[in-house]
Amino acid sequence: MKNRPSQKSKAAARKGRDGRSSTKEVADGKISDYTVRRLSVYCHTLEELEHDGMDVVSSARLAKLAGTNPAQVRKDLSYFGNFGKRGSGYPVTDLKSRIRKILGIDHVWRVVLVGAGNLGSALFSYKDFERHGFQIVSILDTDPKKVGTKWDGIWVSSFDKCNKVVKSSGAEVAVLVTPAAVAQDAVNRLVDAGIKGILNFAPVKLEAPSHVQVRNVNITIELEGLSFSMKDLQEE
Amino acid sequence: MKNRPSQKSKAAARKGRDGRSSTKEVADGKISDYTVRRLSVYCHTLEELEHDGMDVVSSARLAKLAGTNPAQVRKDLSYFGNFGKRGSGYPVTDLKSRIRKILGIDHVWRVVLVGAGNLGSALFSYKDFERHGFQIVSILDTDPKKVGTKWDGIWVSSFDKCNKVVKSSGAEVAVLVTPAAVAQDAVNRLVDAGIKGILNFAPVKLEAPSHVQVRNVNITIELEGLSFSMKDLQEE
DNA sequence: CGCTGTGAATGTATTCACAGCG
DNA sequence: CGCTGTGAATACATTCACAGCG
Repeated sequence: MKNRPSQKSKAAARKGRDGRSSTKEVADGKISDYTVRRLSVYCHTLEELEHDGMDVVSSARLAKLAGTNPAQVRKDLSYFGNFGKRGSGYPVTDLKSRIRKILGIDHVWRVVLVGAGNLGSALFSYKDFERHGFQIVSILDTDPKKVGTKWDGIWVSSFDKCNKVVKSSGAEVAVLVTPAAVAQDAVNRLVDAGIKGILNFAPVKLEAPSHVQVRNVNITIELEGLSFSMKDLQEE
Repeated sequence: MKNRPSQKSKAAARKGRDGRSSTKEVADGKISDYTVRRLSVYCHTLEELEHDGMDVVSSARLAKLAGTNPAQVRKDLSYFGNFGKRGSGYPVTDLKSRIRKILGIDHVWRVVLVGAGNLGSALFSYKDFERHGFQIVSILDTDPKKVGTKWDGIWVSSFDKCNKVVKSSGAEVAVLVTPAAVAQDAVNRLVDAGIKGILNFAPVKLEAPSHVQVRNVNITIELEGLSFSMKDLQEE
């Protein structure tokens, strides 16, 4: 939640690679996390529209499918450039690529999976990641029974070799699915090894230097939020 | 994200169960999702403080541990009552119970796990839920190879028997971990069976009647958000 | 005093409404 | 015309700052 401090974005050097500097593709100000999340949703929606053979989509239609409203769609997109055509709408395939570029998923991120337990195994076999630009290139665990086994062509390495494995596999992102008690330790080692971003599933607040991005997923918090809204409703 | 429409809360019938109507425990206005998420974090923090033998905590200390600021802590809590003592702070154990009550986790929610695949199995064995008031009481899947097996004492039942299983197990909440293609179908059946809340891991926008709460967890969106902030940083 | 509880002030996000282009 | 792009208006969330109680 309180991932806002990381949201600096600093009006990144924007002179345009060429002379014209026409479409920006990088926002001039700070972009909120809300906007970024919606961009993800637009991207997935556009993939479906593309699959259905649609060429063009209006903000109204995209909003409907993505679960928001037309003004929000136009505003979100306008932070990054003028992608639409007045009178008709947005070109589906083009907009999708532009959003992928904005999100930074126009290239593959190499991912190290840290923790080969139940959840790690589930995430590993969740092939949707790969389709979206995240490729698991190495797996680390401390359990000697797991180390040395091979998952779909990828060796599970000992966490002791963290530094070596991260560097040789070229991983930039870590998906952290260790027990809470060892999570901070693992983070320290991953940071030393040069990891640039961490998706954390352990239910602890992690400390990391500001050049390393951390994002948390906490399923218990989601369930508790659901509980609150259910309780809420029952009392009306 | 756009789970806001469900956030009505309607100044719930607040006359006080008894005459005095002293501490509210239910807010008079709408409570934002942000506040609810922070309450979860406070709750987890308080559990740790309690475990460490702390009796009382100030908003400053709680804020530090929970990753926010003192004014936010006081404001969040003040929506629901006056739980603190001026000059000293908040009583740890008492505040924890009150927050649990606010979140609706002062009693056990019975959960049906829908989908016995990899992720389902990971969530099943994630014992943290149980500690936080969510007990898996039944498991459904369509795969004949899984149906009829027993997980730690709980039978995996055929999804065909959804209605019967949900009712006989008394499940009120569903954790949905089916493939995206069948998720909406499953939701329809679950709603018919009387489910009141759904935690959805399938990457699709689900339709459900307004008396059924739906909350989404989409790991791809989290990774894409991480990608955005990493890209962002590299360009500075 | 110290720390809570809370109106008032500020900062952000969303929505409106319309000018302007294809 | 229809739909985008965007300043201006509104709604919402956070932070300030201080009165008031233990």
